[in-house]
Amino acid sequence: MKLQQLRYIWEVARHKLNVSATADSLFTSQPGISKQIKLLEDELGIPIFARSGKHLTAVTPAGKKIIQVAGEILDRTHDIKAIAQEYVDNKVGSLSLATTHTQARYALPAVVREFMRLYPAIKLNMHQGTPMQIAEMASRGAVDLAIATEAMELFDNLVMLPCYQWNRAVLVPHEHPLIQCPRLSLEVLAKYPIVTYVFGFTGRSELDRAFEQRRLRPQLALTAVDADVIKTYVRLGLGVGIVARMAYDPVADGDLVALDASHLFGRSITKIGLRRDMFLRGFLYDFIQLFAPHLTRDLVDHAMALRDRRAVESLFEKVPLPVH
Amino acid sequence: MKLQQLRYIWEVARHKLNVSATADSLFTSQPGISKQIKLLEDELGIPIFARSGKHLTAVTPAGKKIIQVAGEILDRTHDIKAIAQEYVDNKVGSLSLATTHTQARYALPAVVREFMRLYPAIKLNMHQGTPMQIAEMASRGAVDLAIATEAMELFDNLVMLPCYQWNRAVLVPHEHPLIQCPRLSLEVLAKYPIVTYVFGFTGRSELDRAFEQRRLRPQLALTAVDADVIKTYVRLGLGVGIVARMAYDPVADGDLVALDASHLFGRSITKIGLRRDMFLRGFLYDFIQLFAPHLTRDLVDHAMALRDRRAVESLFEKVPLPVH
DNA sequence: GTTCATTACGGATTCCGTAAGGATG
DNA sequence: CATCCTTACGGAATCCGTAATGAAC
Repeated sequence: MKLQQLRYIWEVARHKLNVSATADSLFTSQPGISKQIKLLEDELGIPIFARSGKHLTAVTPAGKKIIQVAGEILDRTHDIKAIAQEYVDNKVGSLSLATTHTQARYALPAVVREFMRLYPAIKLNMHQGTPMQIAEMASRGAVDLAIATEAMELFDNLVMLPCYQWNRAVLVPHEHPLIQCPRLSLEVLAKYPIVTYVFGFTGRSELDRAFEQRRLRPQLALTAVDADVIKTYVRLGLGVGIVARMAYDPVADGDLVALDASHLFGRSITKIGLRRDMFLRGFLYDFIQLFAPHLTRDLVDHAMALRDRRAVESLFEKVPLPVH
Repeated sequence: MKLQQLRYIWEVARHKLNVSATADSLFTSQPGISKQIKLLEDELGIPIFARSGKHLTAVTPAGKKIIQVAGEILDRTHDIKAIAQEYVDNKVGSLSLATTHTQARYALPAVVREFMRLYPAIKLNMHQGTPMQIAEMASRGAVDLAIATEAMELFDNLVMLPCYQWNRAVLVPHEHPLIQCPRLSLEVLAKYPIVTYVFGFTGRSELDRAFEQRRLRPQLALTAVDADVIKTYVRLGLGVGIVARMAYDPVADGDLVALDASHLFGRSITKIGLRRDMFLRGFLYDFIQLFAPHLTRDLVDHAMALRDRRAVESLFEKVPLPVH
């Protein structure tokens, strides 16, 4: 049994049983992978993949379990490399993170600036994607950490650290009638066409829930992935924008008026997702604490040591979260 | 990074940094190990072992962490092999266990007989040793499971499953004055020389605790590792024997009288120790349940999934244990 | 007919054992 | 001086890539 063989079966499973595609992504030859997989199967005495003729068609039951364990082994080899790097020089290395537009555009710039000042020799790799993609990347180990408000709970091997809570602002042009409205309500809001995030992004589920509870069906004039697009169409008069409050910049968005909407919607919580049991290099703790000051090294370690999600949640029940 | 390299550093650490001895135990050449370790160190960029001249003198701090993770990786490779074997044929394979004299002699024979009947094709490997050795073997993965009453709690990576509780019997020859004693007490017992287990064996700590609480210092005429030796010297009149009740056989030991002592000493609990997260083959569940009927597959799985020892203990608080 | 995995084969690399070298205690 | 690790080196095994083969959709 060799680590490469484990990596191969893991990657082939990830690539939907397409060995050729796997070979491309690993920059090696397709027969090489086939060979190694077969060698592993011979050594173990069982097929890991089911074949029909010369196509891989399924993962055998044994294969499922083996691939899962293989994934854990590969995670640990990453840990070994991280541990080594940490001791070679804890000021160099790389930090890769995946996040959404909202975080990258509004929440992270200040953190990244400060982090780069503290650790000029750490290479930062940021990846933008959908919450689903982001969580998957962290789960798979393609990035060190994920930052998002949604979808993180879908991956069992991610530990979620709550970072801050936030609510929404309603954006309208200056001359809009809503500005005269004495107290904003969902009922009033629902009379106007809405411009907001697409489903699955930036706390959109919280928004749907609020309207649903009042049996309101607002008309969605446009849904977008990011606040910049939303603001653009609010300016065009397409509808009333509902965005994360942090997405409103009083200076740059001076032509728009932001009305607080925190009494209308439940708060959303942005979280950091970390692969359970991963080794955290020193600067990663620092990055996390820059982003969420209450997440001290001790608290993070404590959360990572807990096995199930509910235990982590109850750990954070008593911890006050910053509001953005 | 290769699995062999991880195995080498792990084994060298286990062999007190003696590469030659490690090579012998792995049936390979000493320069081969040295070479691979050096290659790994070069790849990682840090020394794992500290050297003075040409001797390995210590494990570096980074090395400590790396070796620990390497151990976890090697455990998982065993899991993969076990998973494969289970699917090849869940009736063949091997079950290795380590246990003490008391268990092997009195508690296990019936279980082993029944297990061999159920699984004639499973090779049983039993190892006898001190509780400390036993626990260490399970912790290291040298055996699948450990059965003992003591020392198991010293290894963090062992999950302890309580199997049964038991107490002690006082053994005396037929003509002994204690037989006339209306109600046995520690004070009376302490007047006679005692023959019992050596420290660290078969619930000896529970025995010491009981005497200690009453401020009694009984004279220990002989301490032995097993009940057979104890009984031999009780027969010779060296002193009064205190053994696990199950060690008294009314037929074979008809020349001795067993006085119940369960009101004198706290009960001891014999446990099965399993490496946390290890893959359990089907027959292992069956073996466990033969030994301790309340340990169903579900209950074992549940206990193995828990992270810390206290959680496991509280899981079993409500479970009634058989009394032997 | 295209996609895709297996088999065959040759070159390069890696691995492993023996033998010699040098440091430690 | 006995023990022990490192270096050097040669043979064996392994790995990897190209090319050819054959099955599946």
